[in-house]
Amino acid sequence: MTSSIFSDLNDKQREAVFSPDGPVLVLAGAGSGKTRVIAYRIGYLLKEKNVSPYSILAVTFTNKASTEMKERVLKLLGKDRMPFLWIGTFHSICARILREDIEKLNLKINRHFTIFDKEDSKSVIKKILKDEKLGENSFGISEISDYFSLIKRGAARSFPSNISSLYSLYEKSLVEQNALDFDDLLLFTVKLLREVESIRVKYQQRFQHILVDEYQDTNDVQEELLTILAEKWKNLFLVGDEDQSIYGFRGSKVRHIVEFPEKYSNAKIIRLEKNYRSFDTILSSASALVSHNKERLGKTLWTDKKGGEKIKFFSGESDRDEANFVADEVLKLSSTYPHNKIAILMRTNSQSRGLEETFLNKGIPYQIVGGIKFYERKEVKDIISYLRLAINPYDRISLLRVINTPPRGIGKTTIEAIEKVSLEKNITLYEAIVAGVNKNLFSQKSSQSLKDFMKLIKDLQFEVTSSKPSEATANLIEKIGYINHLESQSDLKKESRVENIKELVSAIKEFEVREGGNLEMFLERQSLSSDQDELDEEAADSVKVMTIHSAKGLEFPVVFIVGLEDGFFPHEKSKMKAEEVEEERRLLYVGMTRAMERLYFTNSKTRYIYGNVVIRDPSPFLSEIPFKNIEEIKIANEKADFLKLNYTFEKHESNDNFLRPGIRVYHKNYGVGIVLSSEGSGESLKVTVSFSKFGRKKLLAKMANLEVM
DNA sequence: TTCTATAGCGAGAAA
DNA sequence: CGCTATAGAA
Repeated sequence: MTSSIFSDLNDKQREAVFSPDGPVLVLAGAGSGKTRVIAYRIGYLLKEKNVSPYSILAVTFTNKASTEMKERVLKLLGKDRMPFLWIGTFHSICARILREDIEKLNLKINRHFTIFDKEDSKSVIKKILKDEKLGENSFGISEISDYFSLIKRGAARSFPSNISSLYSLYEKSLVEQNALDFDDLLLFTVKLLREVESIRVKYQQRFQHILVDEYQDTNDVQEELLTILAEKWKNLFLVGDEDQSIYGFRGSKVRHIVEFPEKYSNAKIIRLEKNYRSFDTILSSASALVSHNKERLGKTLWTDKKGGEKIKFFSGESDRDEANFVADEVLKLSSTYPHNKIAILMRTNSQSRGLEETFLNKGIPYQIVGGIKFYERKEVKDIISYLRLAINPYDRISLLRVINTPPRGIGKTTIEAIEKVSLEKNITLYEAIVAGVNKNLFSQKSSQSLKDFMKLIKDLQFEVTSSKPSEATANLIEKIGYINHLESQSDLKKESRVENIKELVSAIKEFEVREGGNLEMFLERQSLSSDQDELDEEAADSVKVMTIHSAKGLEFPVVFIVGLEDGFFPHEKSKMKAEEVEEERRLLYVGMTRAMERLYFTNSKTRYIYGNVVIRDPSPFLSEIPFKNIEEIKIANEKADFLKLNYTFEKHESNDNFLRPGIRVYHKNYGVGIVLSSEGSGESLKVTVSFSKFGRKKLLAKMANLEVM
């Protein structure tokens, strides 16, 4: 019935790929070939069902995944029919729709809108707090920003009324700046489709087939978008795995998967349970772990790859000890596994610092993936802000960022004067600058600087349309003397900052050569780029260091999961809610299932946190993994006993009675507290202290330098 | 206006 | 411990 290109699929995969029209839900376990299933489904639709590429929409989770998907389909089909196929992330698809039609919403936002990232959004909020003189607000800026995101996702239960008044100011500010934040991209697209019939009909007609990867990480707004788009044809092909849902904090809901069959009564459901990635030891350990979750549909993954090595577990005395073990093990492995086959996965970005130091010391090349992204670096963002400004002159955040960077004599006083004029006359900052200069509202010196700055931006605006973006950017950097500016700083990182600036110009150049894109397209790509887009797979032979979130969808022959401690797995901030603990468990599951051949677990008994040594207990999740699958690694005369460590935890009466319960003590960072209990003795004496300002802490007496008061 | 020193605060994950 | 906001000097 079908051509041979589909012959390398298993029965279940074929069933999915060849499904008749209508809603299809593919419950695809880790490593079960789901990306391939989507690619082949597209191939099948195009080749066997003669569906036009113009009628297909495929949604992936990252840009990297969409590039890979395009390549796979390309291999199946050849080049000529590709240009019409829409493949992208939710955000990039929405941006594309909005760039075409947002003006139909009559919101005073035009198609040249800027996409604000989290940092930009926070700058807007900071500005509002300052203008409204709400500096003493009891909420942090991040907290407010998160509230706003909740509101936009329709998920804010209740929030303080003083915040709700800020929200409308925030919204107003974005509109005035012709800017959208990440949530707006989704929200405005839904709004556009809902409210403007002609556009809704246009896309509903067009997208006869919609395919979605990583469906378990879809939030309510994305779900609604899919519902609207698929309304006419109802050909939704969704692929997901509830056990890998790890973006609850971004609003994703496992519920969407569970409720899909109720929503579409004729939905076809297919399970892909054969895992092609990992050895059985790894797979069954991961399955055992996740089986402790209540909120799941349940799957039974299996593999042909029987056996395999046990998971190696190392427990260090300190975080440095842990990092040394990882580094030494990487070196030992290097005869069998090149560095780029190895990934170090962490719960939080801050854990990378210690690893970096150790790798640097031992001369192990590494690449940090994610964390502070290339485009989020201060110096890169400075230049990006100039470029944004050239495209969208209403973008105040960018204007304020660059108006005196590098310093050109436009200080705080002048900027405040400009803002005052802008506010009073209800005009843009530019108009305010012009008006102020004309009316001699600023000092002679400031006036001249402002005139020069205005000319600089005008020239740039012209240049980005008349010459190549990379050339315009290089010219700009030259003109403002940005390299000199960086080099004149007493900054330890100045060399890498200069490098980053050069890399930015190269990135723009590459974009214009490879994709023929203009500056506006580059900026959009840039603002929607994801962690994984920075992953440099083959180029450098380097160990990849990243969070588990960033590792989603990837696989590596060797995986180290570090910091398996209570407080990281589950994270301190998730411990209180059962559903969040389940998500933490899924997170570890995702981490484990990235491993193909070898898996390492490491943790440490003590760790520096804010520069203080803190005692750490092993992750409770460790005890949910079959003991027979774990091999404990001891080094030299270490006597860390896995069983004792995880299941009993010995308690001793204290013989160091100067720190006995009830004693008042002083700690240099935590202040005054009262000793509640102690365990161990001598070198390993640990005391639990209740600090009046910081709550209960367990400290290693040797390191804590407690003073008895 | 700009530069520098330091106090004070803080890091959960990310398009 | 590391970053950043801010105060104070130049």
